[in-house]
Amino acid sequence: MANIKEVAHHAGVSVASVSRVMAGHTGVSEATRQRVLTAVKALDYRPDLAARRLRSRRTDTIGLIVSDIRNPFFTEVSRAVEDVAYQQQWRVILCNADENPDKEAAYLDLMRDENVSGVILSPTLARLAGFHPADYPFPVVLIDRCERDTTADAVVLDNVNAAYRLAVHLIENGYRRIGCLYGAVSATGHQRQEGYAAAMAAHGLKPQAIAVQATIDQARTAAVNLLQQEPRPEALLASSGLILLGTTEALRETQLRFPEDVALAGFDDLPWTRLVEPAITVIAQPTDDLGRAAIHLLQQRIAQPDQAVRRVVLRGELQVRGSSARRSPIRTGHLLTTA
Amino acid sequence: MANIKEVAHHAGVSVASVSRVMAGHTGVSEATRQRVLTAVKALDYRPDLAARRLRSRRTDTIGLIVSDIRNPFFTEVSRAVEDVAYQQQWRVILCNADENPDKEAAYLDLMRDENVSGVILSPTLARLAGFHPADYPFPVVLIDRCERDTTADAVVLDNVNAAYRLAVHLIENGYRRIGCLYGAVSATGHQRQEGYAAAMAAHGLKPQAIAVQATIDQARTAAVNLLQQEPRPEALLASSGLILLGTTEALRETQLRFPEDVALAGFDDLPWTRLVEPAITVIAQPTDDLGRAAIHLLQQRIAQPDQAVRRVVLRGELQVRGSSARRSPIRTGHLLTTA
DNA sequence: CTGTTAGCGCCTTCAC
DNA sequence: GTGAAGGCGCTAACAG
Repeated sequence: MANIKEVAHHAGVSVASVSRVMAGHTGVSEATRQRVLTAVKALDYRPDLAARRLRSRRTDTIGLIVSDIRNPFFTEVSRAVEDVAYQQQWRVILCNADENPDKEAAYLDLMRDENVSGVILSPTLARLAGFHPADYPFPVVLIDRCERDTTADAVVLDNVNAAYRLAVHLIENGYRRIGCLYGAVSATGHQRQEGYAAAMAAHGLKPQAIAVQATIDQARTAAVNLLQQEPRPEALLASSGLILLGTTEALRETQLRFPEDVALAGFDDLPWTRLVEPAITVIAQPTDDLGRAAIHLLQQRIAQPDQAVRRVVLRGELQVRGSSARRSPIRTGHLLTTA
Repeated sequence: MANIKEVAHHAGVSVASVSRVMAGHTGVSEATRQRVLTAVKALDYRPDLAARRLRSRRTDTIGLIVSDIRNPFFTEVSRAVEDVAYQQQWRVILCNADENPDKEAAYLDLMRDENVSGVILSPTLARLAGFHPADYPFPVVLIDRCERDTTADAVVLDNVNAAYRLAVHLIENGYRRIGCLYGAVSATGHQRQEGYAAAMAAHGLKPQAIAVQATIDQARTAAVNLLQQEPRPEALLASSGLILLGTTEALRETQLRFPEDVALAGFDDLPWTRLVEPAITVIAQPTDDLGRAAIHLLQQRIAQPDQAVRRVVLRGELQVRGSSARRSPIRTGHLLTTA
């Protein structure tokens, strides 16, 4: 591979001119520009990124650390981030913490080694043990999961409110004993449980919330347990797509039908929720907007490190479907009326 | 951040010694080693990767270009690749071609700029227009999709055979008019269609294969069309998880039940295939093994660039479920017998 | 507008 | 076993 020196030689100019042309700087005569471009083409020259990064001390690379890449929610977000980044000539290093705080910490270290310009992170834990964004030499934007008092830019769903609306929807459709399965460790899980509990309290109902690990299998096991209790819950609310999937598996396993035996509602509008019969009532999350907002926030923070901390809160959309149909379907015409 | 010079100064040794210790070279006295390590810890020194890469001309980075990150199949594979890579201190740059050949080409270029050690690629097209692995300065391992005559290392499913077995299963369960929806552009789609056609031919049946774009929406539309033809197919075979999902949506849309009205079978053993009722018969793909095999192949190729081209063929596993139950359920006891 | 030059931080001969 | 020095390819002053 040709280097900048050879290109300069070939074009009959100095390396500085080549560098300037490659960087798109102004203040280069059109004549030189053309000679350089011709030489670049002739030699198939591509600037060496390692050298450029060493010299400029910039990587134009961001780290994206998601807590679980197999969770379709994060897949969608990753895609959005990646899409925007590459369009702007940025690189993305994707890391999957697998809901493991140690892995997460290791990746944050790695990001420091890589000298990334910034990191988008969905923390595995609610309270990040010893993690302070300020400890790292790069800005961090949190996504999806974030305590209210975090001092970092963040893009999150209105978790409490969304869960509140979802619970109220079930209550208004005639359900009273509503159980909630929520992610035990993430801030998101806690906030959604909170919204659920608030809705129950507001209607004088006793909440029954079970903390589970956010995996399909753990959720299924917990749901089966819950469903075998007496009296059985009349409805279940799941705080994430994976938990909802596990809960639905539990209903199959226990041969219970929804909504006749137990109503069902949850988070994440994934394709499969419309495939089961009846389809499942969910809060749809704007994954695309979330990803876009995160990278924009990060880029602005990189450009202006000292601007005020910002927090973007996106609204989840309630999608009412058959799994939460009125308990006593007196007026079916109202089945699709949102609460 | 401290650099190697400061560490050397702090430890009272030369930069060469620090470099040697950091690289784990032998031929350094224990005394020097300890002094260096102490200084490293004291200054929280971390070698600058850009400098190291510039100097050593190695990046210890691989590119992973998947054709569609939203396809759970690729998500799983990515996770496996990433897992193995990071354990061995390699970096992974994940790129999502979004089934767009232009994006794929752009990413391959990018990989060259990044000077990656190698690339794992699932090509978007069956016949890579103008793509020759030899054109790139790094080795390429193909995954999932690959023509038989490709001159690159590859890890693929036994697509023809798997589709053959799936079709035979349907035939043996009494279905005759079996339609096939297969991915139009990928080698995988073609190969699976081929296996299906062979099975049909072997049983004296007329194949009816429809090429579709490998997205949920396109598959649904095509399936609805197919289902409205007269006579209606008795069974449908979908060549990928996304196509299977779209096909299932089509059955919902047209109010047809499976297997009573139309039997159903496809590829990819995703959680949702067990949630719908009845569950769907599929070929399960060993995604984890596929990812692991790919990165191992790549690492061996990097270590020995001139070894013979290798091709790992993995076997898909037929999971028989209710969606393809015998047409005339005479002996229900045989429902779970694989063909 | 253009060229010369001094490093960015590290690895790696080559002497000692 | 250790240190001195050159250079990987590029950018950014600075001088002209």
